[in-house]
Amino acid sequence: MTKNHPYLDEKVMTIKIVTEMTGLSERQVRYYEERELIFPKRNSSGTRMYSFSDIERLMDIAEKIEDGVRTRELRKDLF
Amino acid sequence: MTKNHPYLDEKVMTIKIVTEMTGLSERQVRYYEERELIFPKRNSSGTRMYSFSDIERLMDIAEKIEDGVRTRELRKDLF
DNA sequence: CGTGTAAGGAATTCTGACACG
DNA sequence: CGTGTAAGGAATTCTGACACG
Repeated sequence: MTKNHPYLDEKVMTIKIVTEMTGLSERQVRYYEERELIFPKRNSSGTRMYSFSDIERLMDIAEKIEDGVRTRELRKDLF
Repeated sequence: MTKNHPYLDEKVMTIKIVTEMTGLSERQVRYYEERELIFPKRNSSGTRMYSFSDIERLMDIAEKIEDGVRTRELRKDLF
């Protein structure tokens, strides 16, 4: 799954475009970060910046959550 | 030069990240659009959204301008 | 636990214009 | 011609909190 993709990991999107692309709410996106499931960067002003990888990961997370999986469990799977 | 690249043409970045990635000023980026050299999309609020392709094109434009080429000439080369 | 919302402040973006040349 | 800037408004993002459960 590790594609050799130049722009995939560049953190260039603000949360708004992320919610539009994933269909999730800002609240959900920030919460998944709080649960350490995604790791956006912060620009000089503190605004969260996301990559296309983050978008993909968010959609994956959302699907799992819908299936009843808890964030704690998803966090574990990172290791 | 037409790479088969999934995220290359997605208009997902605001002008701020564009200026950071290209080193250009907002004024320059907007002016090149006025001269019809780049074509960002607008989100529902009117904010300009750019793609990685736009970033590459902007750097190319900037280089030409520095070399003394006029925007009028660059515009012509699009056809 | 996961998500919605109101609250207030800080940072972003936009347009049209004046400036220099 | 190409770019800087001040001006004012509109939209964005952030945090911490209360709510439900």
